[in-house]
Amino acid sequence: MKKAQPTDLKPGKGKRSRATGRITLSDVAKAASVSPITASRALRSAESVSPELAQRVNAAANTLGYVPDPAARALASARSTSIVVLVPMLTNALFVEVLEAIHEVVTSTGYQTLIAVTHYDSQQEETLIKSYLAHRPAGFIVSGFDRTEVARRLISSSGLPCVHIMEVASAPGLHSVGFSQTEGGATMTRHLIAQGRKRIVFAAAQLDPRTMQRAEGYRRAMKSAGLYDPKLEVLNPQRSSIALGAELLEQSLRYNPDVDAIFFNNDDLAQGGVLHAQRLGIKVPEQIAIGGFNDLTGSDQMNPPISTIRTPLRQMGTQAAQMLLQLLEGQPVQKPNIDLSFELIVRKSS
Amino acid sequence: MKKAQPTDLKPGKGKRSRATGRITLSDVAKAASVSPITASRALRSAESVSPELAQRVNAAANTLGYVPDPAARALASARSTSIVVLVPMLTNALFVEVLEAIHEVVTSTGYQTLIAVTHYDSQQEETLIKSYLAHRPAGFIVSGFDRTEVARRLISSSGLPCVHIMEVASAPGLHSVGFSQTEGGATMTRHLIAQGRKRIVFAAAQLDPRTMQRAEGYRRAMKSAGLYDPKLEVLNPQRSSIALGAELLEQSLRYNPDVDAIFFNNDDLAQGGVLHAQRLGIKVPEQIAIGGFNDLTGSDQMNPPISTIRTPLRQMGTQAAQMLLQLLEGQPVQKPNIDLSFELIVRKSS
DNA sequence: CTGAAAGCGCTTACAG
DNA sequence: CTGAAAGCGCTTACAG
Repeated sequence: MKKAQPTDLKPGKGKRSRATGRITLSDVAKAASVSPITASRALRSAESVSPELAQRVNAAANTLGYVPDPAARALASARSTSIVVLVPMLTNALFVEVLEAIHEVVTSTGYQTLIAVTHYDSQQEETLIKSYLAHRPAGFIVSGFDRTEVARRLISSSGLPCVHIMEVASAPGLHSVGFSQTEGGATMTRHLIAQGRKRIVFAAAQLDPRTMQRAEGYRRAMKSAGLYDPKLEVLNPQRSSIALGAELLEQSLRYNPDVDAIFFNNDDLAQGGVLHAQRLGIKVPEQIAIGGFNDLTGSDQMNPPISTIRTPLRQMGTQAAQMLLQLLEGQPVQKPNIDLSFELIVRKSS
Repeated sequence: MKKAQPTDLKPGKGKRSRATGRITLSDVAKAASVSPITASRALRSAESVSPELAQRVNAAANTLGYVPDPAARALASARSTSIVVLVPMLTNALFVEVLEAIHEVVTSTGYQTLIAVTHYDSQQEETLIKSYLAHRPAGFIVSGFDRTEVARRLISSSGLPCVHIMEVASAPGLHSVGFSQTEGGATMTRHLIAQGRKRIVFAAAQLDPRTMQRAEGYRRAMKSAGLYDPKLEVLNPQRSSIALGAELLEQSLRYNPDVDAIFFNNDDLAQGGVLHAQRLGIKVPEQIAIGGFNDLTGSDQMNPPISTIRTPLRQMGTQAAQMLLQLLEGQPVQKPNIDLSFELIVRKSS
């Protein structure tokens, strides 16, 4: 098959003071009888290396069990293989799904994800970007467009590719994969209106930019149906949860005794709402119709199952990661801003 | 306040071919009029550096806005600042909670978490360990003790500190933070028995090692009460979910028409069970008592709220991370194996 | 307690 | 298409 390896490859030869025993690129190069530079090129992607040499190098690397050192690579090239993903929160099932999808494609291509949790705090986000920049990441995936001017500049002046998720835009030079939160909000509202509901409460938590975009969609739909009433907006800055959904239902009833539908801005809230309605003996949808958002786990299992807007969470993660990877490989991105849209799922709660 | 900085600090001086413009340790050293080595030591933790110099160096670093290069540091020291966390799955809320806690303490001390998802697959875990080892991580946090001999050896021969979570043991040299899954399983079973239940089903998904430990606890408790019957074990290898809980309830009824209690091995299953019982018109707990495990979000919001075993998820993450950090700093760990225990939460479902 | 020298393992220009 | 030289930014021994 192949000639015996030169025996002087074994580590420990010579008396280097800090021998690590690691198999290095030079070991591979020697085994393949080429220079380290050629080996480096062959291993990275045969970028102008003769096929024959490339093959010899790869074979040598395999038999030696060579694994490149990310630190050395990062230092020499001023670029690591880690991708920073900025998400607002891990406790929201929403982001876990997106992250999981990103993580899968990123790791399967030899990159790593560095997760940075902003806690919906712009200042914290700024600090995180700054500190992660020191790691010379390969690129960024960030949630939404809402950030400080400084944060924006930190990213752009780094020259690193950056893909936005959760929302879409179409400015030149921008990369994004998402859907229209506003349209999503409007769609659910219109659905409830179409069911003959008139006193439709918009119940929301967190009040982050995307929530407020859905609120905007709600407002438009209500206004154009002549049903808008500011009293119908039940907004709570606490973080979204099933328990808070119950509370929001109570508040909705208190402020609007005539409420006949509630559009919860996230499915965990809607689930809490349905469960609490049951406790209060309120019939869903007969007395109050309920709509949710994101089609999170469990919504289809509630009694009644919850109508919702199914958002392309996993897809968004996958495509954003793929787009970033293309950018990293210098490949052309045919569609830099992808609107994945969403789907209205009508179940028994409305 | 302080003397003007020497003006020759500005980057771009000289004609280095690959000037990065980055502020380096030498810049700091020059500004503080010390050697780079001293600056390095002062910055890392004043390890034998005179207080005066240490302060001068730190001041210089601050005014220059110096941020150490992790890649260079990793290369020179053969150790990075990233901590590999091996978890089975991200879709289980369980691990997200633990991860979040780990992530918080790890990042707040200047380390990073590298999340590796094993998908409950030992082979995949082995591969992941191998590839992450190339990143020269600072240490490991791994879930449970169940892994291949190769995986075990990869970790131990790396010489890197490793803390186990989810379970506890007490072998010498071992580090773990967890609780007894077996005892947890037994405790919930005993509780149901104490309520006068006799035909208690153990309904489980995934069937991973920890699930089977809970099963073991269940068996012991049932046997010592003279109630054990293998037919009462409803085991399903699919992954845990609310939807699967509904299915397991059906199966439990089918195989055991006389069932009077179901101990679901994870709260998402229990939630699905409660919801489905309602659909079937089965009264909980009158006809069937239901118990869960882990006290996940939402269990207290169900109708009826679910009795469960509250496990110290966040605490486990926090303490494991802290222990690993102590190990990394060479500090003594007073208690290398911590049993955090668990708590029986009795609610209306039992 | 402090420093001059060497090296970690790779890649970037620059030549041929 | 291939290689010799230099360098990325830090830290490790080794001296003083």
